[in-house]
Amino acid sequence: MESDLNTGCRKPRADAIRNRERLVEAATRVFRTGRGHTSLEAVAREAGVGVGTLYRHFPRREALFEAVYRKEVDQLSALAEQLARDTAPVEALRTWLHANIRLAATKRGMVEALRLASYASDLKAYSFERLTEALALLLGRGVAAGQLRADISAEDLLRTLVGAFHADPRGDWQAGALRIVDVFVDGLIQRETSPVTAPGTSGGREG
Amino acid sequence: MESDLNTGCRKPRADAIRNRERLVEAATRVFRTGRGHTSLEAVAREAGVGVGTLYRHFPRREALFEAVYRKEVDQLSALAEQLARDTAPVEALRTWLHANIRLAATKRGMVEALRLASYASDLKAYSFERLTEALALLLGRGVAAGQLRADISAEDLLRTLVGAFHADPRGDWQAGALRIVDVFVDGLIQRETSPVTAPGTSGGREG
DNA sequence: CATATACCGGAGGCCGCCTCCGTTTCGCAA
DNA sequence: TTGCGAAACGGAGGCGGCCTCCGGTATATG
Repeated sequence: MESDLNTGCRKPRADAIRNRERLVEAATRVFRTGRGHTSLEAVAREAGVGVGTLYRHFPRREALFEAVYRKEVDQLSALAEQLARDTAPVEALRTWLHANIRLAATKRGMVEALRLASYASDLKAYSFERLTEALALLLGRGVAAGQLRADISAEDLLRTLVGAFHADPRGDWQAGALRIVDVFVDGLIQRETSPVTAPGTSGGREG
Repeated sequence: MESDLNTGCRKPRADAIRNRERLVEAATRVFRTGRGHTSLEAVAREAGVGVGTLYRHFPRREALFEAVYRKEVDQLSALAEQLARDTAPVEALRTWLHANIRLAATKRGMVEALRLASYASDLKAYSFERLTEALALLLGRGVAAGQLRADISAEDLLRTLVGAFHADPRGDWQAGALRIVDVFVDGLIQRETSPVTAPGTSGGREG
């Protein structure tokens, strides 16, 4: 399901490990940066290896997608733990959500570049679980500190954000998403005058 | 914004009109039928014209997408009016929603085949307005006849359906969507013993 | 150090995209 | 009806990306 390497008993060669790492890094860079359509050969070039190497490590294009995506998700997960240790609750949450937007940008780039429209939703389960976990950690901290309202679940928040990311795939997309995240975080902050029991006509539900 | 033809004063040539029509029809067929990746040359072949003709009529791939999409939306709009005249309210609504699923399938096929992931949402405004109009017509008829519940707006219903269409892009997708539509229509039907305030556990909603 | 073997990397076949231009068809006017 | 010029046709061909295949290379192990 991943790449080769470790097919037998022998210790994998050093250059194989190195090249695989380089490819994943290059792909992340290219797909986060590159506008529109980018070729796999561009990824190989960016990594400084031949295309044959790319295709041996990632026989199907999905494999490359998967590797990059998993790495980003894992990094996000680790970032949450680090922020939970080192940063004040609200600021930690805001920072982590901002980092999330980068993941969305990478994913969007890859889906476009690799023409994976149909495959894209496959890894949702994996990432959604892990990211919910991470978000719950940060959210719970703020709630425990009395700084965030308690009636928002991590799952709902994440789902809403994903929806926001799917908004308008052009122009100032990331800036807009960042603004929305900030509005969300501000709204989450527990204030003294809290009109929690406001009836249904609350949020602005514009088309 | 569309194709050429009618660039000046002279009447457009018959074969130009004919070929354009053929291309749109062929594209609709190919993208509704074809699994996965399909080439524009396949569309030209299916239409029985050369690729040059295709590219003259639709200089950008978006133009072809737009033509097919507009035609389908217009047909749906006309279908609603016809159903409103000729068919009983509930059945009319059900039939029209089923036809809607075909539109979604076509759109999905084109997005995949033409790699239009980013462009796809551009025509949403146009289609959403017209389809909302059409749906409101059918919905209003059922409400006026006392056969459908009145507290569901066409806009909300359409949005929900669009969401359902975005569900799982594999396998028995259309069959599942059709089932969901039927559940919706059944739920909309005004019954004598109307447990309107009953909580969510109503119909058999198997996965 | 020698060797088996896992790995590298690019040449090349294939295919789809899109353009360009010689050929054909058609609308219009006489 | 006929002739003409513009408009449209359509496919050959250049370009570039996808993916494979195999001769050459580097390295883990005895």
